[in-house]
Amino acid sequence: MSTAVDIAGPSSPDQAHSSAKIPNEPLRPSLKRSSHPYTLSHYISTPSPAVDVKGLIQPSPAQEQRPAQPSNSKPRRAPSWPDMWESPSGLHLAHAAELLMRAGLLALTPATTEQASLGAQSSQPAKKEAAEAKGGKGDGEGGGSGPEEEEEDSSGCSTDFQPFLGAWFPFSPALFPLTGFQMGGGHWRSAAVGAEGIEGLVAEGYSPGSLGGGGGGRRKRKRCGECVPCRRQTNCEQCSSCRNRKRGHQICKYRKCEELKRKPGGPGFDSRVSGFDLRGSDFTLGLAQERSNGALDG
DNA sequence: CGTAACGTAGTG
DNA sequence: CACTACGTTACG
Repeated sequence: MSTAVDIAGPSSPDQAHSSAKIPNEPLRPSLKRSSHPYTLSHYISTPSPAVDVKGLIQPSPAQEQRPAQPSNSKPRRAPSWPDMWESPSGLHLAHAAELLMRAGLLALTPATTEQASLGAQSSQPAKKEAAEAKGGKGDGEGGGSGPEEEEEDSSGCSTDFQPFLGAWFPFSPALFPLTGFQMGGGHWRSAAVGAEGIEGLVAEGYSPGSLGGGGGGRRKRKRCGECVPCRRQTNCEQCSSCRNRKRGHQICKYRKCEELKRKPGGPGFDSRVSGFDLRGSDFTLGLAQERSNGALDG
C-alpha cells in the first residue's frame, strides 16, 4: 500500500474525500491478480545491459523540492508542478522525453546515464537503490517499504521522474511500451522493452481469462494496473466522469487506464504508440523545455 | 445484490 | 471529439 502513490490530479483538492467507495489503492485485488510477467520492481531491479536504470532513478533535489500540494481553497488547477498531469495520462511527459531524446538531448548511453545519475545523487543518498537492492520482490507488489517511498513515488510510478536536464520525466516501465519509448541506436534496452515486457504489458488489457477466450470480443478489458492513470489513487472529483459517476458509470478521467483508452484492434493499438503520436505535439515539448529551462535557470 | 467500471451509442 | 447515458460485465 505504501507503494500506492497518490498522484494528485490536475488538482484534486478534496481527494481526501474522493468517494469513499472508490478504492484508495492503485489496483483492485483482481487487478493485481491479472499477473503481469513482471512487477514494477522487476523493471527497476532488472539489470539492463547498457544502462544502470537504478542509477537513473535516484531522487534529486528537484523532487525533494516539489511543492507540497497547496491546500488551496481554490479547487481549480494551481500553477504548480502537478499541472504536469494535466493530461489525463500524464504521458505527455514521456512524450516530451521521447522528443528530447530524438533531439539527442537524452542520449541514454552508459556514460551519459552515469553522469545523469551522478548529478541526481549529488544530494540524495542512494536510499532508493538500497531499497531496490534489498529485493525487487519486497516492494513491488504491495510492498511498501516505508513512508519515504511514498514521498518519492508521488508521481504515480515507482520510478517516476528522472532528473534529466534538470527536468523530471516519468520513468515508468509501463510508459515505455505505451509510448513506444525506445532508446534509439540500441543504446538502451530496458527489460520493459523486452519482448516479454512489452507483450505482457500490452496484452494485459486482454488477459485471456477475462476475455473469456476471445469469444465475442465484447468482453471487458481490465485496467493494466501499471500505467500512470491506473496507479493514481484518487478521483479528481472534478472531471466529467467523476461528476457524472452515478449515471456515467465511468472511472475518473485521470484514472482511466492508458491501455483501455486504446481501441482494441484499432489502428496502432498494437504499436503502443497509437493515440500518441510522438511527432505531433509542440505542447508537450514546450512543456518539457519549459520545465527544463526552469530547472536549469533556477 | 450492490458497486465499480468498460463498451458503446446518441447528441451537440 | 467531448459529453452523457445506459447496458453490461466483473467482483466482493
